Amino acid sequence: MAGKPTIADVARLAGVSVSAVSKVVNGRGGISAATAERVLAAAAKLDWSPSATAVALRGARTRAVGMVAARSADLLAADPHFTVLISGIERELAPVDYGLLLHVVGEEPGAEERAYRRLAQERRVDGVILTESRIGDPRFALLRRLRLPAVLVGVPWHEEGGEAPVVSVRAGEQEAGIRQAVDHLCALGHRRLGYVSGPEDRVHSVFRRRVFESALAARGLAPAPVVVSDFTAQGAVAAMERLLAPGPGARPTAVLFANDTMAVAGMNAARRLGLEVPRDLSVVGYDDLPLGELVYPRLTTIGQDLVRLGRAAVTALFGLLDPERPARAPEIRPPRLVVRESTGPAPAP
Amino acid sequence: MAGKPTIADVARLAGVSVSAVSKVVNGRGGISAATAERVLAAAAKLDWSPSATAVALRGARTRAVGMVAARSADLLAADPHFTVLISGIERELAPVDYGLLLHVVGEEPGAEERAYRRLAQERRVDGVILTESRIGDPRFALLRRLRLPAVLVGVPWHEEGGEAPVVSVRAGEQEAGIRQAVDHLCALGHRRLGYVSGPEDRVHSVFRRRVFESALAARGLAPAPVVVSDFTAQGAVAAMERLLAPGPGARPTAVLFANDTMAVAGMNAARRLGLEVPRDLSVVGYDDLPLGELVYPRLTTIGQDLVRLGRAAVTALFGLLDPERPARAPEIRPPRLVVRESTGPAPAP
DNA sequence: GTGAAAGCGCTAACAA
DNA sequence: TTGTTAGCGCTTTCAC
Repeated sequence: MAGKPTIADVARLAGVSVSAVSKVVNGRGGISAATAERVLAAAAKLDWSPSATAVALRGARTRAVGMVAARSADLLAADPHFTVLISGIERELAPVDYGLLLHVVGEEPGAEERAYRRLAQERRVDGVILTESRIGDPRFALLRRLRLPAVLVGVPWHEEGGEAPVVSVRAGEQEAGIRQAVDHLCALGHRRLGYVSGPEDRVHSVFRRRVFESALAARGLAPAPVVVSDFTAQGAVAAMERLLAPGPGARPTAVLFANDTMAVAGMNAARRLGLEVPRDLSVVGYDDLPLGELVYPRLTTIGQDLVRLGRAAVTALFGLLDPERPARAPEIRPPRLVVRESTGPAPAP
Repeated sequence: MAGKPTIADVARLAGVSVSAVSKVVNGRGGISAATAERVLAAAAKLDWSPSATAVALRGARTRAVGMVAARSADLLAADPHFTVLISGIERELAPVDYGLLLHVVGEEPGAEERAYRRLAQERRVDGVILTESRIGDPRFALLRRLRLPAVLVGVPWHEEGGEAPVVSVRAGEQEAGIRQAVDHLCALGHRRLGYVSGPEDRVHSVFRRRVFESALAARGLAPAPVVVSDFTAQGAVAAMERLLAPGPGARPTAVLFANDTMAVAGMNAARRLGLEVPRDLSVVGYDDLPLGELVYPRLTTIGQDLVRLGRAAVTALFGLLDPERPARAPEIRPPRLVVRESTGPAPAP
């Protein structure tokens, strides 16, 4: 037994055949209690568990799911969205002894596709979880061609409905957070709201902007200035400068941001422009990252149930892999407004 | 060819034997150019690459590296340390077609050990990368027992030298950042420096505190108040309240924190206590996360070369797996002070 | 209740 | 230059 122990070593130690060992560890009955005990003891003594590779080769199940993050290191660090989602995913994966194979590929063109191809062609994973769907997302077609089961977390794009199973908040509830935020600001007397959106090729980013606009319309407020940014802090600063610049129409007294990172950066940009938050300007973020509680003033933001989303994605993926299994997905709380300190009464005109 | 294509399908399509295909894709010569071309064409046509599982079973190499994060989702999200390290690791892994198998296990006792056991016993990975070594870290013994190659990123504990290869800044250069910070504060006239440390069971946390204390001693400054915290924002707030409470001896005019998250939280705690940063109090963080540029005032902090550390860890691990291979690790920049806005002249006494 | 043997997809010796 | 074949560690019929 020079290297790692194999099933044969266990069988020998227990004085039984390999198939007996296999049956015991897989609980496939037909083995006497006494034999089973001897086998278990031998396995424990040798610190043996079935080799995942051998099992995968045999059964075509790798017991791993894949995830590809097409982002630079900096962006990844600045936006813990991924991290939180992953910890939700792991929560569901770990108990059933599945692993998560992660690929961070940066943004070079082609890198993402290569990553998925490898995952599929080398049969390293049973399926993948996608986030941040893009408009006309090429990944759906790619994964279908690769025959790699996939689940999308988040808001699907209409035209892509049915391309991949989608895990998200119950239909119609996704809008709740932004509506609450608009209500909250209106109640505080704000009438001119600005919005800093994420890139227009991201589905959730377009979705949030539209919800904002329709919430405004529902309250009979004038269409607000919307600035499209790129989810980064620098983008938010530039967006703020444009929103607050003296121009046609009055300056907004409150600004919503499509994520917390931008909101925090925007808050400080405002401060550098001589405005105090929330006295002169109210600010609302999106995601409810820990960051929001750290800053001064603490950030009012829209909280998402990211951990639960991650868990639901795994459940859905398992359902795809094994249609027999009853997939009871965890309930996902709709986004809701978390009021902290960065919003306050509208300044007197 | 109902399911995914195999090497046999490719061989059949190219009209050659399976071993010919194997030789071609592995570049093992002894194949005519014409045949090679036919094989490649067939492989491309079928979108085939060798199954990672089969290769692993054959060669004992899984082409995957493991990492276990024993942290709650919140802590993980609040401290992007891991995320950045991972993106460095991936940078090195991707080109050689290795995967990263991640396990986020939370902090329940035993969960971490189980994760490593599974990684080893199921032979899912060729080796693991460790971070955040603890004093008397049980993982070294565990991994040795499991015969799982491991590399530690960061500062090793003396007694554990040699237990696992360590990747870190060149010896003696690790101290640079904190020394620079102390010098910087002294130059600004500060004489009473406080320090908020991380938990005392973390090696890097103890290391940083000691460097701070010896830097103070080297400058002939009185031993400063040190408060031990837990790396979280809440901990930092409590620490701040203790440091700034009126008590024996004068209040510090500057405080160093063992990470950026605590520094930002501490900065805002100070503000709530009526102090303005940097006018009344200077603050220095550690890590140089993107967060530091977002907040107001922007955080002066000690930057670490985390991406490079991740890359070096992979190189070192590969060296362990294959002693033949010349492992030329990337040069890692020592920590250095990044001066921004949260430090300023000491207030007049 | 238990064991022998045939593969899963691939690589590397060995033959041709 | 090319093809044949024996495993890698496991699960699963199918005999006993």
